[in-house]
Amino acid sequence: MLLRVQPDSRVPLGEQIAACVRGALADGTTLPGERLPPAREVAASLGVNVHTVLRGYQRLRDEGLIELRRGRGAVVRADESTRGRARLLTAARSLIAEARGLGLADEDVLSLVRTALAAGPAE
Amino acid sequence: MLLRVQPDSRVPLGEQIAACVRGALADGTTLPGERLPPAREVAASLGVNVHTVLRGYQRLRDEGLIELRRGRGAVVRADESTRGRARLLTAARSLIAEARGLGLADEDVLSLVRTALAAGPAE
DNA sequence: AAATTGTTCGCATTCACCTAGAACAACCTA
DNA sequence: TAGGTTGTTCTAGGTGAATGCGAACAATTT
Repeated sequence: MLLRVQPDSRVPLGEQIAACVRGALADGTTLPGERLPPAREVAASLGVNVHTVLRGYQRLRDEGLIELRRGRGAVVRADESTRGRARLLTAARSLIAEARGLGLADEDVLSLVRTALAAGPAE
Repeated sequence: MLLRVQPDSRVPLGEQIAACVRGALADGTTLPGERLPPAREVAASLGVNVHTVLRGYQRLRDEGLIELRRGRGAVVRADESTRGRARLLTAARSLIAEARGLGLADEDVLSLVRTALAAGPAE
């Protein structure tokens, strides 16, 4: 399980950690039943506070993706993986179809996405 | 032009206002050449500070959707592609939000779009 | 000229996020 | 049972973005 973090990002660190796990879940890197590394370990590895990691874990628990239990750690629960990625790809194809319908070239689509990316998180 | 805002949302007020305009532009409620209500007026109407409204307007200007000029106000760009561009920006932001929720970095989003572009026509 | 409207200052306040340390409770293993 | 592991809870403080507030300013319209 590869956990990366960008301290200068506008996205909260806890959310970034949660997003990493979601991603690993989405692409099959992490499977149901698998155990996430202990929060203290992740914290030391990322140079981040334990509470921050746990906040990310608790967020995943609230989303129903993992279970948290004292002494046992964080265990992946549901199988949300392929569905999320499928949603994402569908959204991407829809975006592209709409762009082509407006006569935009591929480069135009990419630069549009770049613009929206630079604008920051919408929610 | 209907502008609504949810003060308790985590989404910044300025961004909420910008999103309202994008939506109105996307669904044809607001047309190119049309003038947005003055910032002071919107501020009073929503119970929000003028600067907050202007921050939303300036964001739209940065996205190329409107023009801002002193004394004249905020005008939707007469460019024919403005409306489509608003739709695309909305779709792109939705895609990006979903991608971030799955833990994808900016570069990942771009390469995803590149992949989908290379995949050819959607239908 | 006067009113309108966006622009740019500076400053204060609020709040989410992060860090830090400590004690505690549930769980596992030897 | 004893001890280590791991999440939970508590208090406390620091930082930065978002927002509010007031004022002066510049371009445009009427």
